[in-house]
Amino acid sequence: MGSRTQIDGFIDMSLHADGVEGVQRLCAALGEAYGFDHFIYGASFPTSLIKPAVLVISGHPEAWRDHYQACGYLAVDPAVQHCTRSIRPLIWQDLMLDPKIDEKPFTVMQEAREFGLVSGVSLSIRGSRGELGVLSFSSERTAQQTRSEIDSAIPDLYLLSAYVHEAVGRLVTQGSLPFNRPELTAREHECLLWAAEGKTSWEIARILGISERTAIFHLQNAARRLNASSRQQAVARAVSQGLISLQLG
Amino acid sequence: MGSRTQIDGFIDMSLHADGVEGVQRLCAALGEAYGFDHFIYGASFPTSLIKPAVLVISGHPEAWRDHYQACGYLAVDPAVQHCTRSIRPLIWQDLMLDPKIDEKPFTVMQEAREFGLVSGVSLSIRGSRGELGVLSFSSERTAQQTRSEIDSAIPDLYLLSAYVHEAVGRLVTQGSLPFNRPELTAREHECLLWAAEGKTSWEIARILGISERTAIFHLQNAARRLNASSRQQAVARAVSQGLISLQLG
DNA sequence: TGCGCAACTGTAATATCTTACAGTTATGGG
DNA sequence: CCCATAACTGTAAGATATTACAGTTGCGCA
Repeated sequence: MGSRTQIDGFIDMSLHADGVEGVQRLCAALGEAYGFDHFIYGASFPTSLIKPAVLVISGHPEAWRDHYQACGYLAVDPAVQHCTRSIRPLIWQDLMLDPKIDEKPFTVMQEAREFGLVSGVSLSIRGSRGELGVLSFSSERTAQQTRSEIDSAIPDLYLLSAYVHEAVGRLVTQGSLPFNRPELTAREHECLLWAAEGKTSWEIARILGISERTAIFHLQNAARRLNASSRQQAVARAVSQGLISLQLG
Repeated sequence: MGSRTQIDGFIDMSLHADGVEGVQRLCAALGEAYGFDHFIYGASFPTSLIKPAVLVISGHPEAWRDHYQACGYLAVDPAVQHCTRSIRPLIWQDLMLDPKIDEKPFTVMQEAREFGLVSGVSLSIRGSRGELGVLSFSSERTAQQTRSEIDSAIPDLYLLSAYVHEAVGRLVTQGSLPFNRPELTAREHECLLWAAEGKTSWEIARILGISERTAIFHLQNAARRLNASSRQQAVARAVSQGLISLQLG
Protein backbone atom coordinates (compact mmCIF):
# COMPACT_ATOMS: atom_id res chain seq x y z
CA MET A 1 0.00 0.00 0.00
CA GLY A 2 2.56 2.56 1.09
CA SER A 3 4.45 4.05 -1.81
CA ARG A 4 8.11 3.39 -1.89
CA THR A 5 8.93 7.04 -1.39
CA GLN A 6 6.83 7.00 1.77
CA ILE A 7 8.75 4.02 3.08
CA ASP A 8 12.06 5.60 2.15
CA GLY A 9 10.97 8.70 4.01
CA PHE A 10 10.36 6.72 7.18
CA ILE A 11 13.62 4.81 6.78
CA ASP A 12 15.43 8.09 6.48
CA MET A 13 13.59 9.39 9.53
CA SER A 14 14.63 6.28 11.50
CA LEU A 15 18.28 6.71 10.54
CA HIS A 16 18.28 10.23 11.91
CA ALA A 17 15.99 9.72 14.89
CA ASP A 18 17.52 11.57 17.78
CA GLY A 19 16.90 10.36 21.30
CA VAL A 20 13.79 8.70 22.64
CA GLU A 21 11.75 11.68 21.47
CA GLY A 22 12.90 11.11 17.92
CA VAL A 23 11.73 7.51 18.01
CA GLN A 24 8.47 8.62 19.59
CA ARG A 25 7.90 11.03 16.71
CA LEU A 26 8.78 8.34 14.21
CA CYS A 27 6.26 5.88 15.66
CA ALA A 28 3.56 8.54 15.84
CA ALA A 29 4.16 9.52 12.23
CA LEU A 30 4.06 5.88 11.18
CA GLY A 31 0.76 5.26 12.93
CA GLU A 32 -0.78 8.34 11.44
CA ALA A 33 0.41 7.57 7.92
CA TYR A 34 -1.20 4.14 8.00
CA GLY A 35 -4.47 5.25 9.53
CA PHE A 36 -4.03 4.31 13.18
CA ASP A 37 -4.92 6.30 16.28
CA HIS A 38 -2.46 4.90 18.83
CA PHE A 39 0.87 3.09 19.03
CA ILE A 40 3.11 1.56 21.63
CA TYR A 41 6.66 0.31 21.39
CA GLY A 42 8.22 -1.84 24.07
CA ALA A 43 11.57 -3.59 24.18
CA SER A 44 13.44 -5.81 26.63
CA PHE A 45 17.20 -5.76 26.77
CA PRO A 46 18.73 -8.89 28.31
CA THR A 47 20.90 -7.16 30.87
CA SER A 48 19.42 -9.84 33.11
CA LEU A 49 17.13 -12.72 32.26
CA ILE A 50 14.93 -12.34 35.30
CA LYS A 51 14.85 -8.58 35.42
CA PRO A 52 15.64 -7.26 31.95
CA ALA A 53 16.04 -3.58 31.15
CA VAL A 54 12.86 -2.30 29.58
CA LEU A 55 12.12 0.66 27.36
CA VAL A 56 8.56 1.67 26.60
CA ILE A 57 7.61 4.44 24.22
CA SER A 58 3.90 4.87 24.59
CA GLY A 59 1.40 6.65 22.40
CA HIS A 60 -1.50 5.14 24.31
CA PRO A 61 -4.19 7.09 26.17
CA GLU A 62 -2.86 7.85 29.62
CA ALA A 63 -5.91 6.32 31.31
CA TRP A 64 -5.32 2.98 29.60
CA ARG A 65 -1.61 3.12 30.34
CA ASP A 66 -2.32 3.57 34.04
CA HIS A 67 -5.00 0.90 34.13
CA TYR A 68 -2.78 -1.56 32.25
CA GLN A 69 0.07 -0.95 34.64
CA ALA A 70 -2.11 -1.12 37.76
CA CYS A 71 -3.66 -4.41 36.72
CA GLY A 72 -0.34 -5.95 35.67
CA TYR A 73 -1.73 -6.75 32.26
CA LEU A 74 1.72 -7.12 30.72
CA ALA A 75 1.84 -10.64 32.10
CA VAL A 76 -1.42 -11.73 30.46
CA ASP A 77 -1.70 -9.46 27.42
CA PRO A 78 -2.35 -11.88 24.56
CA ALA A 79 -0.61 -9.64 22.04
CA VAL A 80 2.56 -9.67 24.16
CA GLN A 81 2.23 -13.43 24.61
CA HIS A 82 1.98 -13.89 20.88
CA CYS A 83 5.01 -11.74 20.21
CA THR A 84 7.17 -13.69 22.68
CA ARG A 85 6.28 -16.95 20.94
CA SER A 86 6.07 -16.06 17.27
CA ILE A 87 7.66 -13.73 14.75
CA ARG A 88 4.49 -13.32 12.72
CA PRO A 89 2.45 -10.12 12.96
CA LEU A 90 -0.70 -10.45 15.02
CA ILE A 91 -3.94 -8.87 13.93
CA TRP A 92 -5.82 -8.49 17.20
CA GLN A 93 -9.06 -9.67 15.72
CA ASP A 94 -7.54 -13.07 15.01
CA LEU A 95 -7.24 -13.71 18.75
CA MET A 96 -11.03 -13.85 18.94
CA LEU A 97 -11.03 -16.74 16.50
CA ASP A 98 -8.74 -18.73 18.75
CA PRO A 99 -10.87 -21.26 20.69
CA LYS A 100 -8.08 -21.78 23.22
CA ILE A 101 -8.10 -18.20 24.51
CA ASP A 102 -8.29 -17.94 28.28
CA GLU A 103 -10.50 -15.64 30.25
CA LYS A 104 -7.89 -13.21 31.50
CA PRO A 105 -6.30 -12.34 28.16
CA PHE A 106 -9.79 -11.93 26.81
CA THR A 107 -10.51 -9.39 29.55
CA VAL A 108 -7.48 -7.35 28.55
CA MET A 109 -8.75 -7.11 24.97
CA GLN A 110 -12.25 -6.20 26.10
CA GLU A 111 -11.06 -3.46 28.41
CA ALA A 112 -8.62 -2.09 25.82
CA ARG A 113 -11.62 -1.62 23.57
CA GLU A 114 -13.31 0.54 26.19
CA PHE A 115 -10.25 2.77 26.25
CA GLY A 116 -10.27 3.30 22.50
CA LEU A 117 -7.98 0.49 21.39
CA VAL A 118 -10.59 -1.32 19.35
CA SER A 119 -8.68 -2.96 16.53
CA GLY A 120 -4.99 -3.22 15.86
CA VAL A 121 -1.87 -5.11 15.00
CA SER A 122 1.21 -6.15 16.97
CA LEU A 123 4.62 -6.73 15.41
CA SER A 124 7.37 -8.61 17.17
CA ILE A 125 11.02 -7.72 16.67
CA ARG A 126 14.05 -9.76 17.67
CA GLY A 127 17.32 -7.91 17.56
CA SER A 128 20.79 -9.22 16.91
CA ARG A 129 21.78 -8.69 20.53
CA GLY A 130 19.00 -10.69 22.12
CA GLU A 131 16.49 -7.88 22.46
CA LEU A 132 12.79 -8.57 22.16
CA GLY A 133 10.64 -5.74 20.90
CA VAL A 134 6.93 -5.26 20.30
CA LEU A 135 5.45 -2.50 18.19
CA SER A 136 1.67 -2.20 18.21
CA PHE A 137 -0.64 0.10 16.30
CA SER A 138 -4.33 0.44 17.08
CA SER A 139 -7.43 2.16 15.85
CA GLU A 140 -10.63 3.35 17.48
CA ARG A 141 -12.59 1.95 14.57
CA THR A 142 -13.87 -1.62 14.52
CA ALA A 143 -12.00 -4.56 13.09
CA GLN A 144 -14.54 -4.77 10.27
CA GLN A 145 -13.77 -1.21 9.27
CA THR A 146 -10.01 -1.48 9.50
CA ARG A 147 -9.29 -5.07 8.44
CA SER A 148 -8.34 -4.43 4.86
CA GLU A 149 -6.39 -1.29 5.76
CA ILE A 150 -4.41 -3.18 8.36
CA ASP A 151 -3.83 -6.08 6.02
CA SER A 152 -2.28 -3.88 3.42
CA ALA A 153 -0.26 -1.83 5.91
CA ILE A 154 1.38 -4.86 7.52
CA PRO A 155 4.21 -5.45 5.04
CA ASP A 156 5.33 -1.82 5.31
CA LEU A 157 4.94 -1.69 9.08
CA TYR A 158 6.71 -5.00 9.60
CA LEU A 159 9.69 -3.73 7.62
CA LEU A 160 9.69 -0.36 9.33
CA SER A 161 9.44 -1.94 12.77
CA ALA A 162 12.96 -3.28 12.15
CA TYR A 163 14.17 0.25 11.46
CA VAL A 164 12.41 1.58 14.55
CA HIS A 165 14.10 -1.10 16.59
CA GLU A 166 17.52 -0.42 15.11
CA ALA A 167 17.07 3.27 15.85
CA VAL A 168 16.54 2.33 19.49
CA GLY A 169 19.55 0.02 19.32
CA ARG A 170 21.59 3.00 18.19
CA LEU A 171 20.45 4.98 21.22
CA VAL A 172 21.69 2.16 23.43
CA THR A 173 25.04 1.98 21.63
CA GLN A 174 25.47 5.73 21.89
CA GLY A 175 24.85 5.54 25.59
CA SER A 176 21.69 7.65 25.51
CA LEU A 177 19.97 4.82 27.36
CA PRO A 178 21.32 3.38 30.60
CA PHE A 179 21.44 -0.22 29.37
CA ASN A 180 24.98 -1.44 29.70
CA ARG A 181 26.27 -3.62 26.90
CA PRO A 182 29.78 -4.65 27.85
CA GLU A 183 32.49 -5.44 25.34
CA LEU A 184 34.70 -8.44 25.85
CA THR A 185 38.35 -8.68 24.87
CA ALA A 186 39.29 -11.27 22.25
CA ARG A 187 40.58 -13.72 24.85
CA GLU A 188 37.61 -13.25 27.15
CA HIS A 189 35.33 -13.98 24.23
CA GLU A 190 37.20 -17.13 23.26
CA CYS A 191 37.33 -18.47 26.80
CA LEU A 192 33.66 -17.75 27.41
CA LEU A 193 32.67 -19.40 24.16
CA TRP A 194 34.44 -22.61 25.10
CA ALA A 195 33.09 -22.42 28.63
CA ALA A 196 29.61 -22.20 27.11
CA GLU A 197 30.44 -25.37 25.21
CA GLY A 198 31.01 -27.13 28.51
CA LYS A 199 34.79 -27.07 28.56
CA THR A 200 36.62 -26.85 31.88
CA SER A 201 39.32 -24.29 32.61
CA TRP A 202 41.94 -26.93 31.98
CA GLU A 203 40.44 -27.89 28.62
CA ILE A 204 40.12 -24.27 27.52
CA ALA A 205 43.76 -23.75 28.42
CA ARG A 206 44.71 -26.74 26.23
CA ILE A 207 42.59 -25.44 23.34
CA LEU A 208 44.04 -21.95 23.46
CA GLY A 209 47.57 -23.02 24.31
CA ILE A 210 47.75 -21.08 27.56
CA SER A 211 48.01 -22.03 31.21
CA GLU A 212 44.95 -23.08 33.16
CA ARG A 213 45.49 -20.09 35.44
CA THR A 214 45.26 -17.71 32.50
CA ALA A 215 42.04 -19.25 31.25
CA ILE A 216 40.58 -18.78 34.72
CA PHE A 217 41.88 -15.22 34.73
CA HIS A 218 40.13 -14.35 31.46
CA LEU A 219 36.89 -15.98 32.56
CA GLN A 220 36.95 -14.03 35.78
CA ASN A 221 37.51 -10.78 33.93
CA ALA A 222 34.67 -11.63 31.56
CA ALA A 223 32.38 -12.36 34.50
CA ARG A 224 33.29 -9.04 36.09
CA ARG A 225 32.54 -7.15 32.90
CA LEU A 226 29.19 -8.89 32.61
CA ASN A 227 28.35 -8.20 36.26
CA ALA A 228 28.08 -11.91 36.75
CA SER A 229 28.70 -13.63 40.05
CA SER A 230 29.59 -16.99 38.56
CA ARG A 231 30.77 -18.56 35.36
CA GLN A 232 27.27 -19.87 34.74
CA GLN A 233 25.78 -16.43 34.90
CA ALA A 234 28.55 -15.02 32.74
CA VAL A 235 27.84 -17.64 30.09
CA ALA A 236 24.08 -17.03 30.32
CA ARG A 237 24.50 -13.27 29.96
CA ALA A 238 26.95 -13.52 27.10
CA VAL A 239 24.65 -15.87 25.20
CA SER A 240 21.48 -13.92 25.89
CA GLN A 241 23.12 -10.64 24.88
CA GLY A 242 24.43 -12.12 21.67
CA LEU A 243 28.05 -11.55 22.69
CA ILE A 244 28.57 -15.23 22.00
CA SER A 245 26.59 -15.64 18.86
CA LEU A 246 25.46 -18.36 16.60
CA GLN A 247 27.25 -18.54 13.29
CA LEU A 248 25.48 -19.61 10.13
CA GLY A 249 27.30 -22.89 9.62
CA MET B 1 3.92 -3.68 -4.66
CA GLY B 2 2.44 -7.17 -4.33
CA SER B 3 -1.32 -7.17 -4.08
CA ARG B 4 -2.74 -8.30 -0.80
CA THR B 5 -4.30 -11.39 -2.37
CA GLN B 6 -0.88 -12.38 -3.64
CA ILE B 7 0.59 -12.07 -0.17
CA ASP B 8 -2.31 -13.99 1.34
CA GLY B 9 -1.74 -16.68 -1.24
CA PHE B 10 1.88 -17.07 -0.16
CA ILE B 11 0.95 -17.00 3.53
CA ASP B 12 -1.55 -19.75 2.89
CA MET B 13 1.09 -21.68 0.97
CA SER B 14 3.51 -21.31 3.88
CA LEU B 15 0.96 -22.60 6.38
CA HIS B 16 0.47 -25.75 4.35
CA ALA B 17 4.04 -26.26 3.17
CA ASP B 18 4.80 -29.95 3.52
CA GLY B 19 8.37 -31.04 4.13
CA VAL B 20 11.53 -29.39 2.90
CA GLU B 21 10.23 -29.74 -0.67
CA GLY B 22 7.18 -27.68 0.21
CA VAL B 23 9.36 -24.87 1.55
CA GLN B 24 11.57 -25.14 -1.52
CA ARG B 25 8.52 -24.73 -3.77
CA LEU B 26 7.36 -21.77 -1.67
CA CYS B 27 10.70 -19.97 -1.96
CA ALA B 28 10.89 -20.65 -5.68
CA ALA B 29 7.37 -19.32 -6.20
CA LEU B 30 8.20 -16.23 -4.14
CA GLY B 31 11.30 -15.48 -6.15
CA GLU B 32 9.50 -15.90 -9.40
CA ALA B 33 6.55 -13.74 -8.37
CA TYR B 34 8.85 -10.86 -7.50
CA GLY B 35 11.02 -11.11 -10.59
CA PHE B 36 14.07 -12.93 -9.27
CA ASP B 37 16.01 -15.76 -10.86
CA HIS B 38 17.51 -17.48 -7.84
CA PHE B 39 16.97 -17.89 -4.11
CA ILE B 40 18.66 -19.47 -1.14
CA TYR B 41 17.42 -20.05 2.38
CA GLY B 42 19.75 -20.99 5.20
CA ALA B 43 19.09 -21.38 8.89
CA SER B 44 21.12 -22.25 11.98
CA PHE B 45 19.54 -24.02 14.91
CA PRO B 46 21.44 -23.59 18.18
CA THR B 47 21.70 -27.25 19.07
CA SER B 48 25.28 -26.25 19.80
CA LEU B 49 26.91 -22.83 19.67
CA ILE B 50 30.10 -23.99 18.03
CA LYS B 51 28.58 -26.52 15.66
CA PRO B 52 24.92 -25.57 15.13
CA ALA B 53 22.52 -27.65 13.09
CA VAL B 54 22.15 -26.11 9.67
CA LEU B 55 19.46 -26.35 7.04
CA VAL B 56 20.04 -24.99 3.56
CA ILE B 57 17.40 -24.91 0.86
CA SER B 58 19.14 -23.80 -2.26
CA GLY B 59 17.79 -22.53 -5.52
CA HIS B 60 21.23 -21.44 -6.66
CA PRO B 61 23.04 -22.70 -9.76
CA GLU B 62 24.81 -25.92 -8.85
CA ALA B 63 28.15 -24.65 -10.09
CA TRP B 64 28.01 -21.67 -7.77
CA ARG B 65 26.88 -23.82 -4.88
CA ASP B 66 29.89 -26.10 -5.34
CA HIS B 67 32.32 -23.24 -5.78
CA TYR B 68 30.94 -21.43 -2.71
CA GLN B 69 31.26 -24.56 -0.63
CA ALA B 70 34.73 -25.43 -1.91
CA CYS B 71 36.07 -21.94 -1.17
CA GLY B 72 34.45 -21.74 2.25
CA TYR B 73 32.76 -18.50 1.31
CA LEU B 74 30.17 -18.81 4.06
CA ALA B 75 32.73 -17.42 6.47
CA VAL B 76 33.39 -14.27 4.43
CA ASP B 77 30.15 -13.76 2.49
CA PRO B 78 29.28 -10.11 3.20
CA ALA B 79 25.54 -10.78 2.93
CA VAL B 80 25.78 -13.44 5.63
CA GLN B 81 27.93 -11.11 7.73
CA HIS B 82 25.33 -8.40 7.45
CA CYS B 83 22.51 -10.72 8.42
CA THR B 84 24.31 -11.91 11.55
CA ARG B 85 24.77 -8.32 12.68
CA SER B 86 21.61 -6.53 11.61
CA ILE B 87 17.93 -7.20 11.15
CA ARG B 88 17.60 -4.82 8.20
CA PRO B 89 17.29 -6.17 4.68
CA LEU B 90 20.46 -5.85 2.63
CA ILE B 91 20.38 -4.81 -1.00
CA TRP B 92 23.60 -6.26 -2.37
CA GLN B 93 24.42 -3.16 -4.30
CA ASP B 94 24.68 -1.16 -1.09
CA LEU B 95 27.73 -3.19 -0.09
CA MET B 96 29.63 -1.57 -2.95
CA LEU B 97 29.00 1.82 -1.44
CA ASP B 98 30.60 0.73 1.81
CA PRO B 99 34.16 2.12 1.89
CA LYS B 100 35.10 -0.33 4.64
CA ILE B 101 34.56 -3.45 2.57
CA ASP B 102 37.48 -5.87 2.66
CA GLU B 103 39.00 -7.61 -0.28
CA LYS B 104 37.76 -11.13 0.39
CA PRO B 105 34.06 -10.31 0.77
CA PHE B 106 34.39 -8.24 -2.38
CA THR B 107 35.74 -11.29 -4.21
CA VAL B 108 32.69 -13.32 -3.19
CA MET B 109 30.38 -10.72 -4.71
CA GLN B 110 32.44 -10.48 -7.89
CA GLU B 111 32.50 -14.23 -8.41
CA ALA B 112 28.80 -14.56 -7.62
CA ARG B 113 28.17 -12.19 -10.48
CA GLU B 114 30.02 -14.47 -12.86
CA PHE B 115 27.72 -17.32 -11.83
CA GLY B 116 24.58 -15.33 -12.59
CA LEU B 117 23.93 -13.78 -9.15
CA VAL B 118 24.30 -10.20 -10.26
CA SER B 119 21.95 -8.21 -8.06
CA GLY B 120 19.88 -9.25 -5.10
CA VAL B 121 18.64 -8.83 -1.57
CA SER B 122 19.23 -10.71 1.67
CA LEU B 123 16.75 -10.85 4.53
CA SER B 124 17.71 -11.94 8.02
CA ILE B 125 15.30 -13.79 10.26
CA ARG B 126 15.61 -14.41 13.97
CA GLY B 127 13.26 -16.99 15.38
CA SER B 128 11.75 -17.23 18.84
CA ARG B 129 13.90 -20.24 19.65
CA GLY B 130 17.26 -18.73 18.86
CA GLU B 131 17.42 -19.66 15.20
CA LEU B 132 19.14 -17.40 12.73
CA GLY B 133 17.91 -17.55 9.15
CA VAL B 134 18.88 -15.85 5.92
CA LEU B 135 16.70 -15.70 2.84
CA SER B 136 18.27 -14.26 -0.29
CA PHE B 137 16.82 -13.58 -3.71
CA SER B 138 18.93 -12.68 -6.71
CA SER B 139 18.62 -11.70 -10.30
CA GLU B 140 20.80 -12.09 -13.38
CA ARG B 141 20.03 -8.53 -14.34
CA THR B 142 22.11 -5.60 -13.18
CA ALA B 143 21.47 -3.60 -10.04
CA GLN B 144 20.51 -0.60 -12.19
CA GLN B 145 17.81 -2.64 -13.89
CA THR B 146 16.42 -4.25 -10.74
CA ARG B 147 16.84 -1.56 -8.08
CA SER B 148 13.34 -0.18 -8.09
CA GLU B 149 11.80 -3.64 -8.41
CA ILE B 150 13.77 -4.89 -5.43
CA ASP B 151 12.96 -1.77 -3.44
CA SER B 152 9.25 -2.27 -3.85
CA ALA B 153 9.40 -6.03 -3.28
CA ILE B 154 11.24 -5.78 0.03
CA PRO B 155 8.29 -5.10 2.34
CA ASP B 156 6.42 -8.13 1.03
CA LEU B 157 9.47 -10.38 1.01
CA TYR B 158 10.52 -9.30 4.48
CA LEU B 159 7.10 -10.20 5.83
CA LEU B 160 6.95 -13.46 3.92
CA SER B 161 10.43 -14.46 5.06
CA ALA B 162 8.96 -14.73 8.55
CA TYR B 163 6.34 -17.13 7.26
CA VAL B 164 8.94 -19.15 5.37
CA HIS B 165 10.96 -19.41 8.56
CA GLU B 166 7.98 -20.42 10.65
CA ALA B 167 7.13 -23.10 8.11
CA VAL B 168 10.62 -24.50 8.64
CA GLY B 169 10.14 -24.21 12.39
CA ARG B 170 7.04 -26.36 12.04
CA LEU B 171 9.06 -29.03 10.25
CA VAL B 172 11.45 -29.08 13.18
CA THR B 173 8.63 -29.32 15.71
CA GLN B 174 6.99 -32.11 13.77
CA GLY B 175 10.24 -34.03 13.79
CA SER B 176 10.67 -33.95 10.00
CA LEU B 177 14.12 -32.50 10.60
CA PRO B 178 16.69 -34.15 12.87
CA PHE B 179 17.24 -31.10 15.07
CA ASN B 180 16.46 -32.05 18.63
CA ARG B 181 14.65 -29.47 20.70
CA PRO B 182 14.28 -30.93 24.18
CA GLU B 183 11.46 -30.07 26.55
CA LEU B 184 12.18 -29.36 30.19
CA THR B 185 9.91 -30.18 33.09
CA ALA B 186 8.56 -27.28 35.14
CA ARG B 187 11.10 -27.82 37.92
CA GLU B 188 14.01 -28.26 35.55
CA HIS B 189 13.06 -25.00 33.91
CA GLU B 190 12.86 -23.15 37.21
CA CYS B 191 16.15 -24.50 38.48
CA LEU B 192 17.95 -23.76 35.23
CA LEU B 193 16.57 -20.23 35.14
CA TRP B 194 17.93 -19.47 38.58
CA ALA B 195 21.21 -21.18 37.76
CA ALA B 196 21.46 -18.87 34.74
CA GLU B 197 20.99 -15.99 37.15
CA GLY B 198 24.08 -17.10 39.00
CA LYS B 199 22.42 -18.82 41.95
CA THR B 200 24.13 -21.79 43.57
CA SER B 201 22.38 -25.11 44.20
CA TRP B 202 21.88 -24.13 47.82
CA GLU B 203 20.34 -20.77 46.87
CA ILE B 204 18.05 -22.34 44.29
CA ALA B 205 16.90 -24.82 46.92
CA ARG B 206 16.06 -21.92 49.29
CA ILE B 207 14.18 -20.07 46.53
CA LEU B 208 12.11 -23.08 45.52
CA GLY B 209 11.68 -24.44 49.04
CA ILE B 210 13.30 -27.79 48.34
CA SER B 211 16.47 -29.51 49.50
CA GLU B 212 19.78 -28.70 47.92
CA ARG B 213 20.03 -32.29 46.75
CA THR B 214 16.77 -31.94 44.84
CA ALA B 215 17.90 -28.76 43.11
CA ILE B 216 21.05 -30.57 42.02
CA PHE B 217 18.91 -33.48 40.88
CA HIS B 218 16.76 -31.28 38.64
CA LEU B 219 19.77 -29.47 37.21
CA GLN B 220 21.41 -32.77 36.36
CA ASN B 221 18.27 -34.00 34.65
CA ALA B 222 18.06 -30.76 32.69
CA ALA B 223 21.70 -31.10 31.63
CA ARG B 224 21.08 -34.67 30.48
CA ARG B 225 18.08 -33.61 28.39
CA LEU B 226 20.13 -30.84 26.81
CA ASN B 227 23.04 -33.17 26.10
CA ALA B 228 25.18 -30.92 28.22
CA SER B 229 28.23 -32.10 30.10
CA SER B 230 28.15 -29.36 32.71
CA ARG B 231 25.80 -26.85 34.26
CA GLN B 232 27.46 -24.09 32.27
CA GLN B 233 26.73 -25.82 29.00
CA ALA B 234 23.19 -26.61 30.08
CA VAL B 235 22.58 -22.95 30.86
CA ALA B 236 24.17 -21.85 27.58
CA ARG B 237 22.05 -24.28 25.56
CA ALA B 238 18.84 -23.42 27.34
CA VAL B 239 19.40 -19.71 26.78
CA SER B 240 20.50 -20.03 23.17
CA GLN B 241 17.55 -22.28 22.34
CA GLY B 242 15.09 -19.91 23.94
CA LEU B 243 14.04 -22.47 26.55
CA ILE B 244 14.90 -19.85 29.12
CA SER B 245 13.51 -16.79 27.51
CA LEU B 246 13.42 -13.11 28.05
CA GLN B 247 10.12 -11.74 29.24
CA LEU B 248 8.89 -8.33 28.19
CA GLY B 249 9.10 -6.67 31.58
C1' DT C 1 58.77 8.44 30.14
C1' DG C 2 54.71 7.24 32.56
C1' DC C 3 50.13 5.37 32.36
C1' DG C 4 46.55 2.11 31.34
C1' DC C 5 45.46 -2.17 29.76
C1' DA C 6 45.43 -6.89 27.55
C1' DA C 7 47.59 -10.99 28.20
C1' DC C 8 50.01 -13.91 30.82
C1' DT C 9 51.43 -17.07 35.22
C1' DG C 10 51.80 -19.11 40.02
C1' DT C 11 50.12 -20.86 44.96
C1' DA C 12 46.70 -21.97 48.41
C1' DA C 13 42.30 -22.21 50.92
C1' DT C 14 37.58 -22.66 50.39
C1' DA C 15 33.18 -23.18 47.96
C1' DT C 16 30.62 -25.47 44.65
C1' DC C 17 29.70 -28.90 41.27
C1' DT C 18 29.80 -33.68 39.54
C1' DT C 19 29.19 -38.46 39.95
C1' DA C 20 27.75 -42.72 41.91
C1' DC C 21 25.60 -44.94 45.39
C1' DA C 22 20.35 -45.84 47.25
C1' DG C 23 16.17 -44.83 48.01
C1' DT C 24 10.38 -42.65 48.73
C1' DT C 25 5.98 -40.63 47.07
C1' DA C 26 2.45 -39.28 43.87
C1' DT C 27 0.26 -39.19 39.34
C1' DG C 28 -1.53 -40.76 34.94
C1' DG C 29 -1.94 -44.20 31.24
C1' DG C 30 -2.06 -49.07 29.29
C1' DC D 1 -2.52 -53.44 38.69
C1' DC D 2 1.83 -52.35 36.58
C1' DC D 3 4.80 -49.09 34.58
C1' DA D 4 6.78 -44.74 33.39
C1' DT D 5 7.72 -40.39 34.99
C1' DA D 6 8.06 -36.06 37.86
C1' DA D 7 9.41 -34.72 42.11
C1' DC D 8 11.67 -35.49 46.03
C1' DT D 9 15.84 -36.74 49.56
C1' DG D 10 20.37 -38.47 51.57
C1' DT D 11 25.74 -39.59 51.81
C1' DA D 12 30.44 -39.37 50.23
C1' DA D 13 34.52 -38.98 47.19
C1' DG D 14 36.66 -36.48 43.74
C1' DA D 15 36.76 -32.76 40.22
C1' DT D 16 36.25 -28.00 39.25
C1' DA D 17 35.42 -23.17 40.28
C1' DT D 18 36.08 -19.10 43.22
C1' DT D 19 38.74 -15.91 45.77
C1' DA D 20 42.78 -13.67 47.40
C1' DC D 21 47.42 -13.38 47.44
C1' DA D 22 51.59 -11.57 44.10
C1' DG D 23 53.66 -10.91 40.24
C1' DT D 24 55.84 -10.21 34.45
C1' DT D 25 55.58 -8.70 29.58
C1' DG D 26 54.34 -5.97 25.68
C1' DC D 27 51.65 -2.47 23.40
C1' DG D 28 49.66 2.09 22.34
C1' DC D 29 49.02 6.67 23.84
C1' DA D 30 49.70 11.32 26.12
